[in-house]
Amino acid sequence: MAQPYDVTAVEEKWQRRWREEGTYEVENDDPRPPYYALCMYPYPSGPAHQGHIRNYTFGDLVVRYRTMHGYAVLSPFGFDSFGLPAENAAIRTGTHPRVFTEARMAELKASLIRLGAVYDWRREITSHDPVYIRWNQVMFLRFLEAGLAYRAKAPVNWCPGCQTVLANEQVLADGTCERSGDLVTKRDLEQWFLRITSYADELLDGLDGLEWPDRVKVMQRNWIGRSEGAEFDLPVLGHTATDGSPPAVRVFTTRPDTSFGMTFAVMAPEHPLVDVLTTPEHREAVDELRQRAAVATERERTAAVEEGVGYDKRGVFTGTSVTNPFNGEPVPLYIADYVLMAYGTGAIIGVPAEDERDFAFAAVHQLPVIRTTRPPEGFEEAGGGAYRGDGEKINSGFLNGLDVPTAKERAIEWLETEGFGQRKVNYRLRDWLVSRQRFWGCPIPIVYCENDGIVPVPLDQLPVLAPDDVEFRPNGQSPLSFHEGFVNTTCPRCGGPARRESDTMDTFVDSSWYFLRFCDPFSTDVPFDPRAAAHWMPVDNYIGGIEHAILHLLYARFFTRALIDLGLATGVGREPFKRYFAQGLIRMDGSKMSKSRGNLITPSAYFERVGADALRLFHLFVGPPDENFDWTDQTDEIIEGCGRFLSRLWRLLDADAPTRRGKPTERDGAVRRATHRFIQAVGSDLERWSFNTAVARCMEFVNLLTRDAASDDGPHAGVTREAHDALLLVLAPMVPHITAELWERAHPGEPAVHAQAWPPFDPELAKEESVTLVVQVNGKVRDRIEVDPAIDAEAAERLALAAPKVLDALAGRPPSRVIVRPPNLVNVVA
RNA sequence: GCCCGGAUGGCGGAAUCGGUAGACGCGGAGGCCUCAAAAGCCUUUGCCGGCAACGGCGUGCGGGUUCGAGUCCCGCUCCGGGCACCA
Repeated sequence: MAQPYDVTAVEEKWQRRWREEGTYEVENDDPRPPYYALCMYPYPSGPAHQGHIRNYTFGDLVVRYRTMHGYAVLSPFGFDSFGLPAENAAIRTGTHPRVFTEARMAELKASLIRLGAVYDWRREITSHDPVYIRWNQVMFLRFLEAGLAYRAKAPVNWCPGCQTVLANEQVLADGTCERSGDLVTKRDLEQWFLRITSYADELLDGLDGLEWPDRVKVMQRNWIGRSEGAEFDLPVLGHTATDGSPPAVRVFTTRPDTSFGMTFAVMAPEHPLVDVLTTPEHREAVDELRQRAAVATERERTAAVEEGVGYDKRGVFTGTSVTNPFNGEPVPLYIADYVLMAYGTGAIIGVPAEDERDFAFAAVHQLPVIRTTRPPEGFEEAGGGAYRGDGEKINSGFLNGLDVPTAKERAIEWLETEGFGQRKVNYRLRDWLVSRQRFWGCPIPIVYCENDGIVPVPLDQLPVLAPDDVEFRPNGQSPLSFHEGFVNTTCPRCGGPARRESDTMDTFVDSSWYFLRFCDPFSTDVPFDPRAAAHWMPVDNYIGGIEHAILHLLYARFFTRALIDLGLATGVGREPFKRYFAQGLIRMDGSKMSKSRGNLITPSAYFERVGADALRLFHLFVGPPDENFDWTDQTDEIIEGCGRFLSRLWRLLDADAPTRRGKPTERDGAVRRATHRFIQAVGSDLERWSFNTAVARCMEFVNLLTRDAASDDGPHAGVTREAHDALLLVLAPMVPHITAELWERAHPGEPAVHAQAWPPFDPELAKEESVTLVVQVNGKVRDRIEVDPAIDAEAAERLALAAPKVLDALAGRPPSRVIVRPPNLVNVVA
């Protein structure tokens, strides 16, 4: 499109200047108040796509806006540079992941510079940097020392063809391996875990004070999944343990108040007592179910439910009975795959009257149903089934007559007094499995010695780095595991032969503390100076995609707390991200725009055709920043429209300066008032992240000034200068290049527009001079009258009742009521 | 299944506290400029009826509260997202 200025030349000029002058570099001892603006550091996938552009446009706006408000703004950038795509590319092309990754980083960085986004590049960090790896490993060892890291068996997806563990994402919907096509099974393997569960309560409570979108808080709460209830023993009938006491099956329930309604009990197929408690005549059926459950993937189990595979096939009797401690009654003990070993105790009480799954199970196995809560009137007639609501306790011995919450409390007290069990809180949240059988990640700094077992690599031998002379084979195995030079080592303790851990850490570990390193990426003796971290943290504005709403944000919250508790981040607040903004995603034809879907519209063509400012303006203007938007046939036209707006802006401000001086006319007054209203409105829009309306106001204001410039007696010099300056200052965070250039032309020799203070507005001038009083009759608009904003109720009513259109509508009837809301509205009720 | 969002002109969206529905932009229509085109500028543009003044209808659907509802309440429909046997 034809533009009145050389867009590319102007944009490159300012990009060079910001970079060369280090305009957005900040020191840790900067006397201005600190402000930390951060976009989630990206995985380097190549040149920026529209999602990046959107993200960094918002981030850059915040950086420049806060700087103009007098803050020292920390605006760092880095790369989440470890990860699977680079490894897959290595297998495909033979290129080392480092070479591949660094090429992608350079591309993304070039796009950002071309966008005009500004950072303190001295602080750039990458997760594959040996310095970063070293501190990652130091932290892992500190976690280990403190008992926050441990090694345990975990059921993992195992592909017999590839002889390796697969991530859940690598298992197809039909339960086969995406690479070999073999049926994936479950296997218990030794893996490394971080003990995030010991922070479960704190992670839950901390959410309350955060300025995060509610839906993200809700997602985190559900993910942590705290449930309060009781754990207690069901003594087994007819069995005696080696110490002479009867063995017991321990169960967890959130509804101890329903215990009198227990008519059976169920253990998970993987429960350790299954072997002991299965009688010979039931062994065959039990073994069959256990085998089926062992082979089944999570997906298959879920699919079974969806396809309506009945509970008859999913549960079998063990032949053994257990005693209900509440009434001493024996109930049959089953195993069933709907009970999960990983949650609670792996065993439950079966209360069909108050739980849908138990109800369905009881129906199939012809087990009795005993109600312990009286359902509301008409419940049985409406279909009956399990009733989970509140009501009077019945058939429940000492709990009869109580309501559910009280009965729950009483039941727990009883269990504790009688010694059967106690109050217990359970979480859905599991410990964080951080082992990955991959090459392109941070090596876990551990050695396995025949004599000494698990031995941490001594600090002076860190970082443990993966060797470069590795072979990438398309068999799913990490090249580290068969690299003899890496794996074979000596024990740091006894000097004997030992094997190195060949697993690497989940890349979410890298991203769990990078924001702390950004505060001080310069220190060499500590991961970061805690004083620098305490100065900048918490992040004042964290911007990133909603896809990280659970895992990354939860892990980072956990890690920050753990680092504080380990003494590595003394003085830092426990919540790393004070405010989190989840930007909406860009979709095309109904699905997310992404490289893997092949529906990418790259920004580079727009940089050339309309420029970075127009593309930025488009992303700000097209809709609310937290909502998704669809890239359609029309999108290009909207981007062109944003370019047209910038052309109009250029022509308006680049025209000969007005020369009329002296006493301002009425119209001059109107322009001045509009200017101050404009400053006020855009400021409040930007504060509440309403970027699209902020842009709309700028367009409105340009339209107004264009009309004024074309008026008969010409614009007033002083009034115009004030309006033009306000326009440039307000637009500076949104479209930085054109505003910098126009400001320089209007104010040669003065500091750049981005070094100026955000313009103040005069509240007196920003007030409306007159407002439209809407006059309604019976709620329908009949007239509009321009009135003084300070009009009182009496005067407003008098004006309204005198309006001819009101008299017409009333047709002589007296009004029965008049609602007056000065200065906006009078409603006459006839 | 449960939990969260959302639905407003031909399109993206605005309406911040229950008080003028449709700001701003895109697209469309008409005009100016031009030999012509591009660019630019001006007018107009929710729907229906009417030459017009004007009138009626209108924020996914059905009810309700209110002087007044896009906004609040109840019951649905559809779309998007999260979790998914968590006892």
